[in-house]
Amino acid sequence: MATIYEVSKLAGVSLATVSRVMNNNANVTDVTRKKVMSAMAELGYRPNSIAQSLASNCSNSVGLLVSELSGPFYGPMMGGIETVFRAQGKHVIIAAGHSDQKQEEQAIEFLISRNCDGLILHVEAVTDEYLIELSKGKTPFVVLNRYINELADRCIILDNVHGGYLATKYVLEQGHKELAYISGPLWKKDAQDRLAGHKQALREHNLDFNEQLSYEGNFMEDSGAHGFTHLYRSAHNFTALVCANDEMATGAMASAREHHINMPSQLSIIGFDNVFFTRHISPALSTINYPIDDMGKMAANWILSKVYKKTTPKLQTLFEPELVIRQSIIRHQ
Amino acid sequence: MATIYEVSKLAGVSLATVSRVMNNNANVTDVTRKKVMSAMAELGYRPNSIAQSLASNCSNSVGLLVSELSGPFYGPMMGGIETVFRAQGKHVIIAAGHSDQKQEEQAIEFLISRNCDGLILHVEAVTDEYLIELSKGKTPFVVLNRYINELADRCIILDNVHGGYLATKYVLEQGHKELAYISGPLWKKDAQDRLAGHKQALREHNLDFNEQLSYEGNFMEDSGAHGFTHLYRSAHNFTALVCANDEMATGAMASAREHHINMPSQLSIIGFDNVFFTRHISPALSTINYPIDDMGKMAANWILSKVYKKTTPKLQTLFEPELVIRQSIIRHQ
DNA sequence: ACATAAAATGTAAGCGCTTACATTTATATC
DNA sequence: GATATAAATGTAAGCGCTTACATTTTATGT
Repeated sequence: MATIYEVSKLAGVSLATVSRVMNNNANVTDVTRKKVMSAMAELGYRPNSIAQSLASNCSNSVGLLVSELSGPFYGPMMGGIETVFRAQGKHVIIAAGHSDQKQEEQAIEFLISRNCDGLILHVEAVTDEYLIELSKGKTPFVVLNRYINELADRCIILDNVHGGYLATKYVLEQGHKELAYISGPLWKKDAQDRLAGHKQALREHNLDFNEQLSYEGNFMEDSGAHGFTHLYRSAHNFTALVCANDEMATGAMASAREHHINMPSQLSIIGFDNVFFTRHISPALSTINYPIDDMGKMAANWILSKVYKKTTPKLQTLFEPELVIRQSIIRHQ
Repeated sequence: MATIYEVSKLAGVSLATVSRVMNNNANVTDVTRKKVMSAMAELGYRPNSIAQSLASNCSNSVGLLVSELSGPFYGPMMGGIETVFRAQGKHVIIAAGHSDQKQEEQAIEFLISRNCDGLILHVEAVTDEYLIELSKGKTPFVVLNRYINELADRCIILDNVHGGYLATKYVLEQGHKELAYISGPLWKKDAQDRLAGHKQALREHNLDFNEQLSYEGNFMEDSGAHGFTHLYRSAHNFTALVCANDEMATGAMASAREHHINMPSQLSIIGFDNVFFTRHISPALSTINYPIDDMGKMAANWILSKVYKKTTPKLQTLFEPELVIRQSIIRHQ
């Protein structure tokens, strides 16, 4: 591999000049620039980015930590992020935390020791305190999908309360009066918020939230199935089921089907996230859209702006959910 | 950030010694090792991996190029790969090629200029010749899901012929005699192979492949829907539909439903890949399992073995598909 | 044409490590 | 205890760049 030195010799200029044309900042005559460029071309020169990083103290890489590399939620997020960065010549180093505190902390350590210029964190298990402490370090980071008061300006989140509200409001507007609810794990902020939105919608329709008609799941498919079974056993009389995410809605639907309940005629159901397979299941699941790809892009732009001082589209931290109407909810008279 | 120099001063030893304990290769007395270790701990020292890379000419990073970061197929693959690498302290730099020749080539360039020690390539648009040429360069790579004769030992593939055979054989064994087939784009090797397997199974059952009952799709959902409509219009008399992947099967099912065809009672259907949402759709889709996560892990192991000279589980390039029976195929008498 | 300021280029010192080689220290042999 | 040998440690060069500063060239004004 040719080095900058060989280029400079071939072009008959100094190292510094070659470096200058590479980073095309400084003032270089057109004629010398040409000379250098053609020398580069002739040698098939490619700058060694490691050396660049060491000398400039900037690795041009950003770390991305997600819970899982697979799954319907993270794919679009990563896609959005990669698109933004590659257009800017930054690369993304990826790690998975598996929703485990130890693993998440290790991954962050790993990414930092890899000299990432910035981090995009989608973490669930790590404590707020840890992140606040981390924010005092020298590696800037942005947090996706989690709100921490002290770090508010770097938390990119969805308005979950409003999303929860929209879902339930729609169900109520379709004439349902007896709603069951399967929540996420209530130690998670987003689960709390979605539930809060649900309650708010109920209140507006002068309905009370009924503990008997609710179940605390864990955002995974199985818990949706368990939740449905539990609710079905303890109280038959609900006509609609609101789930705090699509996975649990899917599980609930499977379970309902096992109980020979027809959907949507006997039971209406709504999810949350608008994960891509919601339109494949039948009946196609009505849900709340979570613009996770846009939020990923915004996170990338945040880094671009704060770390690399690039001008970017206006930064935004709060995103709005939207109702997606499909076939799983029908009018109840 | 503390440097190796400060550690060496605190520990009262030379740079080289500190380096030695870091790379714990050379012979260092236990007592000096202790001294160095505690100095490191005291300073909260973390090696600068960029400097390590420059000095050692090894970046400990491997490039991963996939078509898309999202989608049901790549997630598990990336997950498998990341798991293997992080356990070894290697990191993965990720890029997406979007099945576009230019973008794929650019991404490869990018990854190489990023000093990746090795590459895992899942490319579709780039030519065989390009890859053969690339193999003469100094960055080793392994190819996932694509077979190139000249590069046979570094192509990790599924036995698609056998997979196609298994799917059709199963359908035939269920008593179906009139099968329709929706293939992938036939310029792709895997699409050809799956079709070849299909034909082989037909032959064994003394049935002819009927051009009228086949349609060339493009592996995307829409083409499955178009395919079904086309087949349905031109020939009503098939009782089972074999699709070259799950996406197209899903599209075909949606289209069939629009034509008020009940599945599986009126039409049996089988897919290929065992993408995770196949069990969510109804009827749950019978399909052929594609162990893409294991294949990803194998690719990672290939790199570990060839590039980093680590001992790994035995390398394997050919993976076997397996029939996954669900509800979308019923017995035809 | 000459002094002066501005622009272009060159020089050389790092960035934080690894590693070949040199030197010192410990261990074994007689 | 002197010598040969092996083990531990130190010295210093260099990995391929960037960049402050020094120097040379060019443009500007009179």
